[in-house]
Amino acid sequence: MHLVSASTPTRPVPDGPDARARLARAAVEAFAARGFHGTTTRDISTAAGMSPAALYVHHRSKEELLFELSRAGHERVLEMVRASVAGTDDPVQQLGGVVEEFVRDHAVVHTGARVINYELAALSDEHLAEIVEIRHQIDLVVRDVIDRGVASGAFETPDPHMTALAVLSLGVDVARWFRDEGRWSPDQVAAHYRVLALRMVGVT
Amino acid sequence: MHLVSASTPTRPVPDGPDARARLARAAVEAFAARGFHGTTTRDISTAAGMSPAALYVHHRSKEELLFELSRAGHERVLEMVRASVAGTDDPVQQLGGVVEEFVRDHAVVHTGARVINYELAALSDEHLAEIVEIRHQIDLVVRDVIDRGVASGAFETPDPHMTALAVLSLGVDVARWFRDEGRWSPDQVAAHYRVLALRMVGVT
DNA sequence: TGTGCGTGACTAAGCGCTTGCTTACCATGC
DNA sequence: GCATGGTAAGCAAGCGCTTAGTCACGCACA
Repeated sequence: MHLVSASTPTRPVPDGPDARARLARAAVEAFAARGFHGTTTRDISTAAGMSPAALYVHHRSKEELLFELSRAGHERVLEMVRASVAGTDDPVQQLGGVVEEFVRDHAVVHTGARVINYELAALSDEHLAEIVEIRHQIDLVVRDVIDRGVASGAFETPDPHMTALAVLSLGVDVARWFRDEGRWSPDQVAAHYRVLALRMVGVT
Repeated sequence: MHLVSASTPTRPVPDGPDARARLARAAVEAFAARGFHGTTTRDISTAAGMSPAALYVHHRSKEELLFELSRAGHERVLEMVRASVAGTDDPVQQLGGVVEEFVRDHAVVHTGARVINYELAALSDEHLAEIVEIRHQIDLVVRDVIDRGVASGAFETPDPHMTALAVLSLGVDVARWFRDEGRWSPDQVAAHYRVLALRMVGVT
């Protein structure tokens, strides 16, 4: 991570302009390791090098902190997915490319992706609705690619909608099982999953 | 669910021989909805129609209750998977069959499957190790089917081990997104996923 | 140039409540 | 007559979050 700046020499460690970023990183690590309810505000603030009360200078509540992490993460993924398909008009290249990027990302930032995908139940109804809408937009991008591939005859699948869901599902679940110390690099997994996804739509 | 028996007429509701089952069902529902740490022992015992202390008549701790649910669920899946591949020697039929059963099961009992797959971090080290071993056995069954399919020439895949992981991953994630009120029945999802899995190993 | 003062980031202390679990006791049936 | 399965009450610890106050800094103005 490149979030730690050199900062001013007059204020060595405790506070500074990167305090929010330190809190965010500490929260992601803790939420991913122990879940939202298994993480205390003291866990987060201590890991960020602050007192418990400092968390409330930057965030209204523990839930709002989770929401902000979740929204930022989802928006980043949505932009990534949209940018990926914008590179070409060929559904085969689009599906292959978006799967490869999506999977690589979920492997590289698997800690953050775990929080984003598996802590949704801890959000308030209003916040959850906002996140669900972004997820729907991500869904639409992949569904559109597969629909156009089927229409052009490049793809063949009995239920394009379910296949789109399955492709995304495959990518999301990478965040659950991927380990940094495992035998495969994010690039290796991404390349393999590109082939798998294309086979799922009948491209051989 | 068929866990509620007619029971004895002398003891209408509160206790009886099915108290353990009532606790188990209440715990699964609660753990799936709010997570292990988001669930209180009072949530569980109240939903089971008992006082908080009654939970400790049947279980040593909240964590042990989760472990027992998790172990029973994992052993059930392992037996199901083993029985499924035992029906034939043809890798194509074996993989298609085991995926279909695995996926249908994860859709039907998605609540229980969610607890089993997403609450592992709440287990103690010793208990987690026991669960990981069962999961490894499940992994081995699918990996063996794919290895034999590749050896016989029926399957083609660049990395059989990663493909086995991906096939199981696809099935596990069904528990995350499946909804009872959704547009697809467990049978429909299972049938579609059978096709997807076979395509992933090059069967067209 | 110096100074008073508002502002933003932070802490020490702690409040009120909830948590997992225990204790002491009670009822029923083999 | 005692194991089994239950309850009421409550304990110690931990929880999210608040309060009151400290401190460094930037800046208008005498």
